[in-house]
Amino acid sequence: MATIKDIAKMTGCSVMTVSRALNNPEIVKKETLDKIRAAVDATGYVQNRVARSLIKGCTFNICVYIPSTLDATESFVAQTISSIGERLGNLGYSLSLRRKLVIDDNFDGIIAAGLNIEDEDEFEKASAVKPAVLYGNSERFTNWVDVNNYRGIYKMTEYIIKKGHTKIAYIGMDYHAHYVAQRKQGFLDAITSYGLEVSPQYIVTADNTEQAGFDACGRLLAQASPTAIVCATDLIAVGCIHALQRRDIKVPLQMAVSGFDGFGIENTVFPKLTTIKQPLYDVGVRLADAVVDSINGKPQKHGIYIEPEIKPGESV
Amino acid sequence: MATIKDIAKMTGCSVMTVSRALNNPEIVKKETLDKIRAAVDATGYVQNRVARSLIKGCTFNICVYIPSTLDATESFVAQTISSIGERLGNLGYSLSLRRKLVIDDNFDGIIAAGLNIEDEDEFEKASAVKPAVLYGNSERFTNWVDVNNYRGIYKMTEYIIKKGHTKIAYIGMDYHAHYVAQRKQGFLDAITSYGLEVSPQYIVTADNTEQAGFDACGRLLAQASPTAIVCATDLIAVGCIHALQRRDIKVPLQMAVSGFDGFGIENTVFPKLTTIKQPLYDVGVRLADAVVDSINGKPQKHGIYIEPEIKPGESV
DNA sequence: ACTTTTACTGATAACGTTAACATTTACAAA
DNA sequence: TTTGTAAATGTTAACGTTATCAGTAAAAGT
Repeated sequence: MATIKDIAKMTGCSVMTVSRALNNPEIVKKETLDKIRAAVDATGYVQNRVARSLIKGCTFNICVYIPSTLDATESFVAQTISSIGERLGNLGYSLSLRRKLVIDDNFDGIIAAGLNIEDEDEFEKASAVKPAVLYGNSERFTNWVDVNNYRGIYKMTEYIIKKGHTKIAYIGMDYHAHYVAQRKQGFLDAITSYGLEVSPQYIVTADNTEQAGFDACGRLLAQASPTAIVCATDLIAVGCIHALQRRDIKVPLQMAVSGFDGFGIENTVFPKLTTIKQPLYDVGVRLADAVVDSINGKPQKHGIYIEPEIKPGESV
Repeated sequence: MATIKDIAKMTGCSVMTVSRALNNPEIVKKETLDKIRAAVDATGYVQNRVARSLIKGCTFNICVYIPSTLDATESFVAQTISSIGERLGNLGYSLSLRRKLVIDDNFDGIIAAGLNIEDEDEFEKASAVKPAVLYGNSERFTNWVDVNNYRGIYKMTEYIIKKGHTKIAYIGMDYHAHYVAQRKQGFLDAITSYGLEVSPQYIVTADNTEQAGFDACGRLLAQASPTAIVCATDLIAVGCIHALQRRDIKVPLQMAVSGFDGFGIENTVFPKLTTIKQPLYDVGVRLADAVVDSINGKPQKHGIYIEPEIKPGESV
C-alpha cells in the first residue's frame, strides 16, 4: 500500500509538500498539486489515519458507552447506536462500543446512553477530561440530547382534544425515570390548558408491557368511561387495543387510542396505531454532531430536545 | 495522560522493559514486573493504541460496509450492527460504518452486509487485499455467516406437522433473493419428507408487508381450506391473523399461523405469534469473530449457517 | 577457573505522518 | 542590478510504541 513517501518519490518533491497538497492544497503551486494528485490517483493512496493520529494527538475514534445494564441488541438501543455509527462514519470517525467507562488516549470523545445515577458520577469525571455527550436529559450537565417526551405527549393530547374528545384517560408507567414523569406531565398540562378536568380515575398505572396495558385498560373501564386513551408507550397501547377488542369496543369509533415510540409495532396492530415516533435517527445524528463539535472546540451550551412528531394511524 | 516513558522514568527501567511487562509479562523479572504494575495502577496508564498500531501495521479497526441501498436504521440491520459492535468492542476493536467500500490502511478487516450483485464484485476485490466476511450466504465465497432460513422453516413446518396438521398452507414472497427461495424450499421439503402432499393452491405469494399478508390470506381461503398457515415472515403472519379474525376464524383453535423473524412484533399481536427468531445477536458475534480470526491468520474454511430456533407463542 | 547457557535488560531505529522552522525561488519595487 | 517580499518547498524532529539487535549478570556445565 502506497505511503506519502512513495508519492513524494514519484513526483520528485518532499513528503512535506505532499502532506500540504493533501491538507492545504491552496498553498501548493497548481503544477505541483496536479502532479501529486495524479500520483495519488494512480496509486490509490489514502492518508494513513494512524500515523496522522499519532502526531495530531487525536484518534478519530469515539467511545460509545452503554452500561451493561442496558441491552445493546434491543431494537431501541440498536437503532440509536446504528444512527450514531452512520453519522460518525460520515464525519470520518470510528466508534468503540464499551460497556465500561475507562478513560484513555484511545478515543477523542464519549457518547453515553442509558446511564443510571451511579454512572453519572463516572460520566462527570470523564467529561472533565474528554468531550462527552449524554443521551437523555439531565440537570447536572448541559451536553445532552434527548427526545422531548413532554412535548410529544402534549401534542398528541392536543391532537385528540381537537378531534372533539373531552373524556380522555391516560395509562402510563410510574417508576422513577425522567421520561416517565415527562410524558405524564405532558398529558396533564395539555388537558388543563384546554380547560378540561383531570379526574384521578382517568389516570391508570401500567408497566411498559402489552400485558400490563391489557390489564390497566380493564381497570380503567371499571372506574371511568373515557372516549379516548392516551398511552405512554406503544406496548401499553397495543395491550389496550386488545382489551377493548375483547369487550367489543371498536377502535377508533367508540374509543380512540394513542401510543408513543413508533419502533415498528404501530404498523402491525389492527387498526394501525396513531403514535408519536421517537426520532432515533435524529438523536443519533445530534449526538454524533455534538461530540464532534465539542472535540473541535464548539461545546454545546445547553441540552437539546428533539421534538417528536405524531405519526397518524387509524386508532384515533 | 501518562505514557510508557513516564512509567519507565518512575520505575527506573527502560521503556522497552515496560513494553515487555505489558505485552510479555512472563519474560520480565517478577520484581521489575511488580514495580511496573504498581506504576501503571498509580498513573492509570493505558497503552496508546495509535502508536501501537503504527508500528504493528494494524489499526484494530474494522470496516462495517453496508451499501447505501440498505437502511442502517431499520431494526433488523441496526440490531446486527449493534451486536457486531458489542463483540468487536469486547475483542478490542473499533468499527467504522461505511456506505462505500474504499480500501485503505485504516482498517484491518471488513464485514459486509446486504450486498447485491454488483457489490459482490467490489467485495471480491476487497477480500483479496484484506480479511473480509460477508453477512449472507454466497456461492462465490467461503467467508460468510448467515441464518439458516431453510432449516428454520423446515423445523417450524415439522413442528406444525407433529401437532397433527396435514393441510398446511404457505404464504411467502416470490422475489429474487436467496433467503426467499430457501424459506419456501424448507417448507416444501418438510411437507414431502413427512409424506404429505403439496398442492399448488396451498402456496400463495405475498410481499413482506402486513397488507400483503392480509390479502394473500383472503386469496388462500378462497381456494383451499388448510388448518395451518406457515408464513415466510412475521409481517405476513400478522396480516394473516387479522384476515382470519375478520372472518371470525379463531387462531390457533381453527387455524394455526406461524411467522419468521422475531424482531419484536411477535409479542404485540394477539394471540402471540409462534415464530422463528432470527439469531441476530449470534450473527453479529460470528461475523466479528470470523473477521478477527481471519486477521489473526485463521480464515474461515467454509460458510457458517446459524440455525434459528422456534419461539413458541400462542398462534400454533 | 573457564566456558556456555539462560534470564533479563537496554539502545537504537523504525512505523507514516505533521509541526516548526529553514531555505529557496519568483517576481516586483527601488 | 539589488533588495525586499511573498510564495513555494525542504529539513529535522517528534508523536508513543515495538522490532531488532546488543549487551550484562547470574546460573549451570565442564
